[in-house]
Amino acid sequence: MEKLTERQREALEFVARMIEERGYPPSVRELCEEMGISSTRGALRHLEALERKGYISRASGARALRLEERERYSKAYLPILGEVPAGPLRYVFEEAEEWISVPANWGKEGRFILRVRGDSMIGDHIQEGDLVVVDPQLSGNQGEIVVALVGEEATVKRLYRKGNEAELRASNPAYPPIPLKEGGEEVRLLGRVVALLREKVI
Amino acid sequence: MEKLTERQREALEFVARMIEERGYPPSVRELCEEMGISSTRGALRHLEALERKGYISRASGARALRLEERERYSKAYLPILGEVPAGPLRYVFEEAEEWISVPANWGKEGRFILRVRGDSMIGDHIQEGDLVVVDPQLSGNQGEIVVALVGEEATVKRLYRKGNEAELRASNPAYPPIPLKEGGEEVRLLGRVVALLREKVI
DNA sequence: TTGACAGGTAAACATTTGTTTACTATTATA
DNA sequence: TATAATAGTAAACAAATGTTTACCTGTCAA
Repeated sequence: MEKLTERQREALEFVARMIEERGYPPSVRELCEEMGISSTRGALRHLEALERKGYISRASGARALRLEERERYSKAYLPILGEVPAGPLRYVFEEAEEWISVPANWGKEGRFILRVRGDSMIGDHIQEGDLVVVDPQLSGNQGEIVVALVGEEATVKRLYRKGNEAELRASNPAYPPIPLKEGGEEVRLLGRVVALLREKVI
Repeated sequence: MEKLTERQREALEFVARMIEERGYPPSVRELCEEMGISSTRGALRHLEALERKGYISRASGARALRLEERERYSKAYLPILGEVPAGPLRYVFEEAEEWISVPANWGKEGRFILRVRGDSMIGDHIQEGDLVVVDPQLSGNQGEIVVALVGEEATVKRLYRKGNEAELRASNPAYPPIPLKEGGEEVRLLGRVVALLREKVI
């Protein structure tokens, strides 16, 4: 895809923002005002360039603009992480293969989704295959359901504290608690489970 | 939500389709042509009605139409029914007060969402407050989790058949099975539970 | 140095588009 | 039956909008 100049990118972002937030595209004169251009000719040139380079398509008529590469990101989309995020959480999103739409108010900055493996949290009615929405947090409160990286594996557990000590407890008694910040394996808290999706109820 | 007349619904569907497929809203005259109306006044009346009833919002300017939030991405929005649908399921949608976005592939025609009350399906890890997505069906297969109207109350249960007889079973042994099509209360099948949302994991 | 290109100003123009006025017919409803 | 709401026709009008012409200013690579 042919590269855009800085001004052209500004124009594209404005068009995309208006469609996303307002629901319909801007007029040429609205684009003028946004970009501080006094003549419609200047703004029209940007639209022509965007069309020529394949970023938008235009038809005759008012506001007849359409984004070609539909990058209308919705805040209600979250990534499903196939691999457990090993590096900094910042790069999680670029590696995500699958995205899923969720109720709009679930979609906060930085959140992601993990698929639950195993039945260690069956006591809290979180079963194998469920998708849990994770809100990234470096620490957790007493009793919260969290996602932690134990060794190289992500696991969903409840967090319990006792003085300076803390541990992760399954709600299935078949699994032993995992001590936090103790001599054992390295444990890193990824975040808190805030919601859940079950794709197939059988 | 106030009901639409048939013509108003036609108009709304055209507006939504143009935004969805073409990327920007239709002009009044395009709406005229679509609906076979010779005067712009006639089409404008429909838009005014849609705005008054809260289905769209309008601003000054060409094609300045926007679908209200619940109408956007219509395929991925489902209504949460506060009251149990007593009448024909067809009218369920116009009475719904609350709508929620769901993963796009969950949003099939006619589906709706019910909030689970009680713990009768706790054995299947469906707990109080969970939102179940219901696919309307008049009959169900052996062992499926269904929603049925027992008397005036909607209930989530598993459907079991034995020859000509059938019954609804809770997965919590504390609840007795409910016979279907027997001398007891009238039971009507609303549909099958296909997915689940848990808004708050505590 | 020159030419291509992005970016811009200014003004006029053509068209689309929304809005309004006035009047008629149909349908649902109290 | 009376009344309101809905639906429509026709025509004119005002505003918004896209398009075009003509000319200017930089930047950058051949």
